[in-house]
Amino acid sequence: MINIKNRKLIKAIGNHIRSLRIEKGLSQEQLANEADIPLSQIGRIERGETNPTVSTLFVISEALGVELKRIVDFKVK
Amino acid sequence: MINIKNRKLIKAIGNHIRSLRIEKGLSQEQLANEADIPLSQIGRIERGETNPTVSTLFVISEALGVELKRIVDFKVK
DNA sequence: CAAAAATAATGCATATATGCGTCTATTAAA
DNA sequence: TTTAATAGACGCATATATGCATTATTTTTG
Repeated sequence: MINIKNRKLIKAIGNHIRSLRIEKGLSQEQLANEADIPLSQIGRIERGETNPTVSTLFVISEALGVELKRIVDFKVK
Repeated sequence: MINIKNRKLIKAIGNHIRSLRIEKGLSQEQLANEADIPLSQIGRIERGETNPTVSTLFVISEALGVELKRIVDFKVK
């Protein structure tokens, strides 16, 4: 979480999740309900403020209807 | 971490990381050094005892020379 | 077999992800 | 502008991932 590379990583994941959510036409609240995690957690993840655990990413991926690997499918520079 | 599905997820990730590590001919200690994380953490992850953060998976993926998405590329039943 | 290497297991401290609630800010709709 | 919906931003408590050290166990190797 402290180094630049990982910050970029979690920022990228957050942005990616946000895109996917909007693409699916879901509000943060709807996604939070579907994934059964707090709304505030969705927000923190999308903003790249937290370094999510794989199980959190997994329930989000399920709620978004995409495979987990899609959530982390991008290049980190 | 508490429910069955997520236990299966982290078990699967652990097994997958172990396979990739052995495939690359690395010991846990070598992987730990490459990824710059404690040996004990590698062990816990491979055994599925901990729900790793995405940044931890990322440094492991780098150390293994595979893309992050490959680490989570499997079906969870 | 014995010795060495690798892995597992454990204890403990610390950092932080999560969960929950509340409030504010922003945006969109009317 | 007012209202409603959405997102952002907090504070705080708790659970747990991580980091580090050490010992035990298992596996490999000679």
